[in-house]
This record gives sequence, C-alpha cells and structure tokens, in this order.
Amino acid sequence: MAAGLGRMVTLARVLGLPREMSLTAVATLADLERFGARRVTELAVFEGVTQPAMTQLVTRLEREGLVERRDDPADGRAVVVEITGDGRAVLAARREAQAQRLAELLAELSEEDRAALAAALPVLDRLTDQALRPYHTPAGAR
Amino acid sequence: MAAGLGRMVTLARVLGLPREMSLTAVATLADLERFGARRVTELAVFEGVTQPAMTQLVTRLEREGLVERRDDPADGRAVVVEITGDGRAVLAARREAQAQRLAELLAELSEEDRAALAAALPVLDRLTDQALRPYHTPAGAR
DNA sequence: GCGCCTTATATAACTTGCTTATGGAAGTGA
DNA sequence: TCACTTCCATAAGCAAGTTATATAAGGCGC
Repeated sequence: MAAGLGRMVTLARVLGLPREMSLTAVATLADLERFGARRVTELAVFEGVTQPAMTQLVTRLEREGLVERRDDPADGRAVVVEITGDGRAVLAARREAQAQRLAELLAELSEEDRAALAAALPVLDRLTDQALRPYHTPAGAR
Repeated sequence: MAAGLGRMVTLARVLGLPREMSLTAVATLADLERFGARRVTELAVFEGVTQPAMTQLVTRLEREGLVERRDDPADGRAVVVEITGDGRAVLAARREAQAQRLAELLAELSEEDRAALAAALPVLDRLTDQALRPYHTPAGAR
C-alpha cells in the first residue's frame, strides 16, 4: 500500500501546476495566510529550508508585493513577514485553477470511484497533518 | 472534493523527501526505467520542461553515472539517453525510503482508515494516468 | 545535386532556489 | 563590561529552470 500511495507524488506533481511559483513559495504564502505573520527563521523551519534560503524567498516575494516585512517590536534583530492582499489573491487563483483541473479529471471517473475517493479524503487529510507535525507548532508564541 | 484532493499536494511534498534530487530528475530516471531509452526532446516533452533544461539535466545525470548518452543510429543529430544500473539503484533506494516513511504514517491510522485508503488507491492510480496522458505516448516508435 | 526549410541538441545568459559560510547587530546572563 | 547566543542579511557556489542562438543533420522539391 505504501508503494501505491507513492504514486500520489506523481499526481501531485502534475496538479501542482502552474509552475510560476515554487512549491516552497506557495507553501510559505499558504502558511502565512493560515497561521499569521511569522519571523524568517520560523518560516524556514516550517518549510524545511535554511534561513538564508527563506530570506531570499521573502525578498523575492516582497518584491512582487505578495508579502510585507515589518520590524518585530519584541526583538530588534527580527523582522516579521506578513502576507498581503495580493498574496492571498495569488493563493486563491492557484486553488481555483487546481480545483478546476481536478474537476476535469474527476469528471472522467465513475460514481463508484468518486465515492471511494470521497471516503479516503479525510484519511489523506489526517495523513497530511501527521506528516507535517514536526514542522508546524500551533500559533501561540507570536 | 477537488479542494480536498488539493491537499494531496502538501502530503506529496513531504513524502517527496529526500531532496538530493529534483522531482524532474527523479521522474526522468523513472520514465527511462519504465519506457526505455529516449531522446532528449522526448524526455523534455515527457517531463514538461524545455529541451535545453533536459539537455542540462541529462548532462548532470550523466556526470553522476545515472544515465548514458548514445548516438542514435536512426538520426545523426540525435542522442539516446539510457538509464544505468546506478540510476536504477537510486530509484529503488528512493522508493524504499518513501515506502518506509509512508508505512510509519500509515501505522498511526485505524484499520478502517487504511481500508478506505486501500479502496481509493486504484482510483488514484487511474487519476494519475489520466493526468499524465498528454505527456506520455506508448513506447512504439523507438 | 542544390537550396530551402525543419529538426535535434548543445551552449550562452539570465533568474530562481537552494546550500554553506560569514558578518554585523541585538539580546542575555554572569 | 564581556562572552556567548540569536537573528537575519549577504556572498559564493551549484542545481534547475527559461529564452535565445548556433551548428549539424535530415527531408523535400526542383
């Protein structure tokens, strides 16, 4: 079964389209949207990349107006990164495009197959949460 | 449902570990293993990247001993790319590591959840094939 | 056979996206 | 005050993608 699920990587790769943005960039925006503003180092841990990589990404995202950098009043060394309205709009557009692509694929399935998928979705959701557990701590210390 | 499946992208990202190799590199090797030796341009189409990107990738993979380049007897302009034993070994090791990671996650699921996943696997497999259809033509013209 | 057009792929230049290494500023505790 | 730690920007290097370009080979019509 584990090997079968491995094929999901392939599907997700195709669904991950379009490619104007790296998966890390998308995930960073999504996490900022979901968990609120964060420091660079926290984001780096969340996304499993190094701090300089995250600094560079934040710089690029800021240049594109998708995030903003703010001084952290609690610590003079730190900056806090926050998603902008444009950033949210980009996420929404991606989700829409992805949902559409999936809907097209799903339309080719039988009713039976769709039911099986629907039953498995909550499980996949749980699997995903488990997989992400080491990276994401509940927002609290902000 | 489409939105729920979208979350699979997240799961696959985590499962896609480790990162020593890009998804395109892995897919290229996997396709060479599965469909046999191919030209650079064919590989580029398969993986949805440009020809120069694939040329570069093949160059890097060749440097690492994972593929070999051969002259194509049928066309003096072309080269044919073939996976090596080392390339196959790398794929096998990745699959093993991935299966293990998944098995750990699955061990935390109930019997019921596992059954739901097992039922959905063939469907996911079909979805993946559909999603890949525009890229992969059956090997025949080689 | 020749000329024109197409196809195949290597190379150049550039950007993104990652890594390790480093440096400066701020924070902490003795 | 000093030593150490933390935070993040910057530098250098490689991978991985793009567009543009150049060269060689192939195909077709005259």
